[in-house]
Amino acid sequence: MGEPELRSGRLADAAGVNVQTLRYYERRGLLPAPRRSPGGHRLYPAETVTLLRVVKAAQRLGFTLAEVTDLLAAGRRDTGLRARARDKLDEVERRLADLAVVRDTLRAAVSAGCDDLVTCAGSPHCPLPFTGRDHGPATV
Amino acid sequence: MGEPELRSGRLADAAGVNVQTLRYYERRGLLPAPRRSPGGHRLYPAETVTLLRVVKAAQRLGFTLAEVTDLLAAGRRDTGLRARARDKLDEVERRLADLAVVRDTLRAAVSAGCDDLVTCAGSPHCPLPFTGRDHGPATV
DNA sequence: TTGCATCCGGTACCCCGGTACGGGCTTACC
DNA sequence: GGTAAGCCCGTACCGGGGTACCGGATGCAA
Repeated sequence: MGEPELRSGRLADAAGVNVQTLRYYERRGLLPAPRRSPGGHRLYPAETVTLLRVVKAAQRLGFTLAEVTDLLAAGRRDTGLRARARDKLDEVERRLADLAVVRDTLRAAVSAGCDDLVTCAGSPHCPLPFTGRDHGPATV
Repeated sequence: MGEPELRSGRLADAAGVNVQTLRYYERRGLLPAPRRSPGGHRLYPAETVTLLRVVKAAQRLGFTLAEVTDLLAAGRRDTGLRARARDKLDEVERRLADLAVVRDTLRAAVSAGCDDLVTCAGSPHCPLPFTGRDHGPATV
């Protein structure tokens, strides 16, 4: 029955993460400090693999480590994941829209045949958005 | 006729950039070292404003400063902008696709009502992508 | 019990794109 | 010719997300 405990190397392998990264996460308060062997080696409960996968999943969803930390802590106390996910969804949708503009612009640039940035910038047919409004902090 | 030359502050204002950033770009080889006044102040030709706008435009298109540097240097010699823009376009399209997945996942998470990450990760209805393949360096 | 893999902590370093600070010199204007 | 704004350079720092190296201690198996 006893869930086997893992030392850092095994955990890192299992989660597809660098051993250093585990210590880094622990320092950041993202991973709880695990039990130690008498000699001081970290002994992680097996479910930490899941926890790490959750972290990585959240990162892929565009959350920063700070946000993930927060999200996990929030989950341990009250709720709020859905609200945050909704916020993140808005953010992602904005990024999608921006990126679509970028894509269209690049397409235009490719088909317009500008072959030198600076020269092209001067001519009127140039599709590049030099006057670009800054929408938000340059996409993390 | 004489195009007026600008000192760093004016140029920075005109281009919507910090003065420090100008020096930073110069250090990085992104801006050519400008002429100097007898007292050592930088005197930029007026078209540097355009150059900076180009840089910012390229950044918005997803190019890193290193890539922009490259792009400008390439433009000065031979051509190749279009080819690079095509490559970047592919990249952007991949990112769009990834981000669309993220969006869908977030939507699913929101409507599935998982309210705690770790708990949710265990249950079978959880839509979060824990097994996610790593596609590329985590979105700049 | 010995030998080797693994892990420890601390510290330093990496990339990226800037930004801030401090002491001192120019420039511009009155 | 004074004064204030602007600029000089060097250096250090920010945030984000790690990675690398070190000498020494541990774990485990033969």
